[in-house]
Amino acid sequence: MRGDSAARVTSHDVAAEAGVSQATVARVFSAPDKVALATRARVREAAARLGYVPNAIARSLKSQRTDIVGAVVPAKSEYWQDVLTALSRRLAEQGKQLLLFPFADADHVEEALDSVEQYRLDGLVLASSTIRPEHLVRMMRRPNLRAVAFNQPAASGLLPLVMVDNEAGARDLAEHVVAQGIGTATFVGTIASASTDQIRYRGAASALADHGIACPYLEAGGFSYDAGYKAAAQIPDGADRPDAVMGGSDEVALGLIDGLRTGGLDVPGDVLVTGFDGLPQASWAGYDLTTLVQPIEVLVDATLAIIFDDARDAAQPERIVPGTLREGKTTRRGHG
Amino acid sequence: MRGDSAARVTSHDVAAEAGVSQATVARVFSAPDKVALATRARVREAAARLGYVPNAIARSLKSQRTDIVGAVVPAKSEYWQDVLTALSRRLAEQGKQLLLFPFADADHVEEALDSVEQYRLDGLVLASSTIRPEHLVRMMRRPNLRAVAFNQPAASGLLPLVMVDNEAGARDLAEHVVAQGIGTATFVGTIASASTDQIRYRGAASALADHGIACPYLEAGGFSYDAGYKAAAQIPDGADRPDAVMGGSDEVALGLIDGLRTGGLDVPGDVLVTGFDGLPQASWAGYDLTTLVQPIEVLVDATLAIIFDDARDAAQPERIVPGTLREGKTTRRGHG
DNA sequence: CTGGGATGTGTTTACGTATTCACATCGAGC
DNA sequence: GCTCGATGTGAATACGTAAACACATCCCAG
Repeated sequence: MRGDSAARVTSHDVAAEAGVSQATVARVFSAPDKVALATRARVREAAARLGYVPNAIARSLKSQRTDIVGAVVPAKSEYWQDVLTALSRRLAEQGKQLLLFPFADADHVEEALDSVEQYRLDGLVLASSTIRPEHLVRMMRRPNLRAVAFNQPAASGLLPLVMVDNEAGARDLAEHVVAQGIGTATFVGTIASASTDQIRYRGAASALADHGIACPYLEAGGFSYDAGYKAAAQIPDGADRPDAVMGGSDEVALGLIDGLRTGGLDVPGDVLVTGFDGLPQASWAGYDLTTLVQPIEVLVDATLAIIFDDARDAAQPERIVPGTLREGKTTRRGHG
Repeated sequence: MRGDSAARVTSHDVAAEAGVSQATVARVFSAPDKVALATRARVREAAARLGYVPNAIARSLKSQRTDIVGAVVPAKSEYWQDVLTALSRRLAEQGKQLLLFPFADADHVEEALDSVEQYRLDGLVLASSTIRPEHLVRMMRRPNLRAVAFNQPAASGLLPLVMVDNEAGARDLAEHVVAQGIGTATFVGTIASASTDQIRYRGAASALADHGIACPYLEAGGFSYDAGYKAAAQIPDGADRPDAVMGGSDEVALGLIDGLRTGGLDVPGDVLVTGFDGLPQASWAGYDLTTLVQPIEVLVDATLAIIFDDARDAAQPERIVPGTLREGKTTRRGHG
């Protein structure tokens, strides 16, 4: 019930208090079974009395393990926030922590990686398809650092990779809208240069082509609601209006819905809309968006498995996990 | 253009390569002005040749500064995710990092704090009003650790505190709906035991009372959309239906809107709705929620100022920042 | 020409822990 | 009674850096 000791308490202090050596104190906190029960109790008691807390920094320096995983992610994004939430929760369960390296835009990735290298992290999650291959290469084969690319198709062959099956997911969504009887469609992508965007478009376009439906591409210019909202104005109206609009991400799709509705259209009455990701907001009753739900927990687990599994010499693993179609009312035609 | 060196490169290696002492190498990377220009260049060159990167762990051990700020936050929450985004961005600008200590529920705060103590953080942000006072006390006067309570009224007097003016904000919202000509109102809180919830209710109820309007309290039981959605069913309908429903947070308010609409009511036609926080989603055209926008950037800056300002002996600062009323269409009565 | 503040660099030590090595003790087996 | 393995503990060292201190050099004011 003290703990208010102003000065820093070290394992040496505890050792003195308990009448043992510093080595024994260290063992009590890192390998308790190597210490006799009686000694252990005495040390624990002394530690409590002094308010001793092991110093993780010193531990890391000596043991070459930080128990910290880093994540390089875009600063603003619903999707990534959800991923980070899941990731940090899982790590916390294992007594590990998450260190965040957010970047505002692709030009700032460089700085983030500079910081990353200074901390000797146990692992690194490289998120966002806006991280350029040159950056990925830089993180390859860093000694003692397991880097994993998360949902970033461009990393294939460079780094271990975990992602949802973007192409199959987009196909599923396309097949679904085709089944609703549409005759025309438009794909509103996020950022054309993003590898996920390209793959999703490819999946959707090829599935639609199988049914003889063309699928023009429109770029929203961002991953955000706002980008989707503005893009809605670009969608042709009148005779050229597509029967379905496929958003490159949920955020874009939600913006599209509101943009289309603001423009006087009915969703799904006049236009069907689909998304991609399975954000919580997509399930909100006001939208009830048809989307492809990413199994975030599975993806996160796969990522951590790669980072912490001892099979360090295994060939670059590549885990591609299927998503799940979520059927909402944005693709439910009112003719029922 | 190497950097692929398998072994760990230290400042000693660089020193040998450049023909200087380890101290000089260290100075080049931490206090360059103390090294002659020519030497500096030679060391930089050698470092680049060997792929040397300073070890932040060792640096921290020696300098007693980690350049890392921790944040203890609830694992799931839109609001806190927004705060963290702002926080980590600001920190990154200063070359500092954010270490996350998420907790699933109040019972797990203890474990999170255990982890916190091991890392010798430069500062700590204690977020969420569900952190109990006993936990706050524990973080008081930890040597070399500046802890700040963020939006957590209960911390008043215990820790430095930064928060939006919850009471005034709630009053503003109440005054606003009164001005729309309502005669009855209900407050749907998040979790009754949360200090922010109590203060917001107090502000709203007292302002309404000034106009002779009673304000029953209803507890949603959570901070989430789902909690709000379900709570909507509890709101009396028919003759007892309130003219306005004030949500304890934006997430709850958004759920309320959808819940009320699902129940066949029109918002704002039949019921006005307000929120609190100013989430991005509140501005989405599908909702356009009237809410109190928290100046998150200002709050974050104030928090970091307390952590990093040298006036360590100043009395417990208490920064209460006013929010801004955002007038959306959820309180715009259709009689115009 | 000399003394003294700048300036630049090397030597040394300390940060707090984990781990290796050595050593002492003890109980069991022949 | 002696050896051998197991068990528990202490002494010593290393992790990679920053900073205090000492020292050499140089330039300029007197």
